[in-house]
Amino acid sequence: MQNTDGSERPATAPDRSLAVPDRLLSAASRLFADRGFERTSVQELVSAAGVTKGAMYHYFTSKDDLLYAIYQRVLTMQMERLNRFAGARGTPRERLYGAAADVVHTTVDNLDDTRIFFRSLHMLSDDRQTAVRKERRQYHERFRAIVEEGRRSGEFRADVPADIAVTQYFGAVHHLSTWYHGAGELTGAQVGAYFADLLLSGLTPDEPGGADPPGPAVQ
Amino acid sequence: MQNTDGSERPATAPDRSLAVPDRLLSAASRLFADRGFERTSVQELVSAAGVTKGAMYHYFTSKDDLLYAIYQRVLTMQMERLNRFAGARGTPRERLYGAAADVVHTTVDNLDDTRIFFRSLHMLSDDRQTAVRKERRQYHERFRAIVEEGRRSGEFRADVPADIAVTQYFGAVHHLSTWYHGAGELTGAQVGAYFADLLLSGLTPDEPGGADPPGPAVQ
Amino acid sequence: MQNTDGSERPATAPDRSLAVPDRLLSAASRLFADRGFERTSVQELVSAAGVTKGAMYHYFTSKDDLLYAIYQRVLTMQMERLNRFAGARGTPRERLYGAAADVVHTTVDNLDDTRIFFRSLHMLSDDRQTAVRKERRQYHERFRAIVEEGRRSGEFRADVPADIAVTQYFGAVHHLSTWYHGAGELTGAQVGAYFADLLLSGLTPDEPGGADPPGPAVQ
Amino acid sequence: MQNTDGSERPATAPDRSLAVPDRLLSAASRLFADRGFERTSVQELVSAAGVTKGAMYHYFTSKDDLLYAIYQRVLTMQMERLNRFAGARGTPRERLYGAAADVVHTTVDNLDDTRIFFRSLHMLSDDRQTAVRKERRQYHERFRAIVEEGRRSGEFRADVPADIAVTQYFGAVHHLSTWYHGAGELTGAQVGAYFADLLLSGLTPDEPGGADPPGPAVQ
DNA sequence: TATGAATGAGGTTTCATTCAT
DNA sequence: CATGAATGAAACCTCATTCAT
Repeated sequence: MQNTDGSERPATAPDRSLAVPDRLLSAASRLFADRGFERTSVQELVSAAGVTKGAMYHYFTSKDDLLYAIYQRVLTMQMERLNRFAGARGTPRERLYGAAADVVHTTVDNLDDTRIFFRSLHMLSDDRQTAVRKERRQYHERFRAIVEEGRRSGEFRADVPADIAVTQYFGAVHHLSTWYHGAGELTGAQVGAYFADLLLSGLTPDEPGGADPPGPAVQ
Repeated sequence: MQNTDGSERPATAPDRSLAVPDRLLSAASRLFADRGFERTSVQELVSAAGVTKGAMYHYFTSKDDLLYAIYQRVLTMQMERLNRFAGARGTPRERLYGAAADVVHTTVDNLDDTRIFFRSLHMLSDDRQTAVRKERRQYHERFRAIVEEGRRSGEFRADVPADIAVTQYFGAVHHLSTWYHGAGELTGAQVGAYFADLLLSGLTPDEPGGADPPGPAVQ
Repeated sequence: MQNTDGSERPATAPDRSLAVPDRLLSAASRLFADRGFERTSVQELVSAAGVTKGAMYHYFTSKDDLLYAIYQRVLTMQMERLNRFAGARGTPRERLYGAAADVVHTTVDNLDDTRIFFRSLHMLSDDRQTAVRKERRQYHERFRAIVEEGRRSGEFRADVPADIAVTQYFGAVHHLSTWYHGAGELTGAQVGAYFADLLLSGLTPDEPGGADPPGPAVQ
Repeated sequence: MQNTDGSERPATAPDRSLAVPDRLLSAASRLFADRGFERTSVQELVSAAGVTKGAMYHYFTSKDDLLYAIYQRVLTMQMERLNRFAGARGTPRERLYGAAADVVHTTVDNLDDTRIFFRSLHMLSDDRQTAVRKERRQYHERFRAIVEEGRRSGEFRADVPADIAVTQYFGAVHHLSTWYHGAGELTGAQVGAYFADLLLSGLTPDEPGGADPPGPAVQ
């Protein structure tokens, strides 16, 4: 597990059973997460991967290209998983719960990539930033569609924009990479259950006679 | 208002009525938010501030020092506001609502700083990272204390750890800097109201007979 | 006493009873000796002297000027002392011994200045380098004159150029600043006696039947 | 041959037949001797060597590293030569003469390095200063051992500490770089003979009835 | 495929000195 | 006499990338 206090995990010997591109991706994921994209030099990268500089430039056109490969890996994986849950049978409530809990679980399992995802977007070339944003938006829309469906069916409250609820949720998920340590804590599945639970509670319409939200306490 | 699509706002003429340190902080906040800390050269910085490099190093010991000053500004401001709401009269529900809506409001008003806050923490020196984390943790604890209080009084549900709820909330707030554009959208106050509302809904105990959260739909 | 291992002596509080120029000279002597002329910034200098930068530039036109003042102090003092011994009554042998022992003694008493003298000459402006070299040469000539006198009188051997002997001697004296530590060693006067003794032994004509210098043992 | 008056020798075209590190060492030796370590910029250095800055940092980790390489070259060469003479056959007198004359000869042949050696020690990092001092001390001890040997055998006088005699000698040798011009003067071998001669004369015991060193003439 | 020496532009920082007050 | 903010040139060094082998 990674640490989130800014210190770095000890270097690990490169896994020589992997192919060169995978060794590089693996080292990049770890190093970019630990010290940031710009603090990681190509030399450190290839040393950690047990590869030479020339070899790296054989497989990746640039350091930026390596970063982008990490984004692609995350985007593809998350979209594929979301599709599984969104397309399953069940009520919107059930499907949203499944998807919401799963994204937490997989995020916890890939904390390095998540940390990189939100921290280093601005280091990509403009074209690639745009491409990533577009894919991310599609993912977001797919998720939101489940919420909209539940609103139409009356399962979810309609007085809060679906967009707000979804955005809030993914904000929280993304934020995991800032505080989740892993060791001696809740498992990814447990956190996923809590998170999904909170999401659904927030979307559940108030019972008649339920407590009204108060106005501001100050000013 | 800033944009969140990676492109940059047009350069503004430095406000010559401000003192040199303030001109620098102002330019730094804008540039670090737009192109990132490491993509902003000291030369760009001082040019944008209408100041010479030597003048900058007269007031700040390093580029890192300038970044840290931004962190301090955010931390001080947020803690001061939280204290106002936390210490006000009212039920935990009312005080939590006030604090939760306010942090969204001020976050929207200082999107540049917020974006920097979470994106560039790893660019600070180790000592300063530690200091920022510590102050941030205190802020977080202060917020959580309100939730705990409401749990003891029975206003809030006790089956979700307070820590999870608070962390989730701040994740969402922090995430604002990734998607909130400002122009032609909800105002900061409106977003704050929605966010606080969702938070309180999530913390409100289920009415007897209310819908149970479903188990996972897949797997 | 100073150390010769490259480490620095602890900072001393500036002696506020001295006039500003003297405080500066005192601090400069210490700092230039400890960390070298170029490693000492004007800011460190004025801080150590308990003076402001403006005050320094009031009395000295440049950092170079301050360095030159140290050279002048050394040159004046040494020439004045040499004149005392050279002009005294006595045989060349006696006068040379006196001057030779004295220069060692005063060198040991002013190790900082001596260290600076030989190490930082090249940091002076060209004009000043020339001036210092000229004065130094005069000093040297004055000393050599005593040797020449002794050669003419037959007290000193004539088969080694006087220049060589004198140069060798001052080389050794200058070198004191590299190895003489002061604490728990010979006093300056003792070292002076040994040095002068060796000089005179070297200049004393061989007794008839004395050992001849051997040829080279190798090659 | 170099000059010792502070002016600089004209630039020479870099010898393109040498490898890059050697070209750099060669240029560094010349420039550091002429204008001093800190007055020589890395840019000047690489220009003189006909090399780019990047190439330099490929072979040397820093400017300091380049300086240290010069120290190592001197130390290694001198120690190797001393070992040849110290381990040769012959009386202490013969071996000391050989070593003493040789160190002068090689010093004159490498005046640039010698000048750098004693002038720029304080510009090395602390660790390296310590390392150089240690090696230098070993060299010194090896030389002194010959003197001690001669004292035990009665060849050398015992009333002056061997340390003093040796230190004095090396002071003189080191000082050569301050005054020896080379052109139209004594050759290195000649100066070596004179120096060694003076050293041995100084160490030779006084004949019975020889002149006593006088007491101080003044004070 | 793979190497690693070499490039060269650009980075942050230092610092002696000036000058309005 | 003294201040200290401001200057601006120049310093050392890094690093992604290229290319001859």
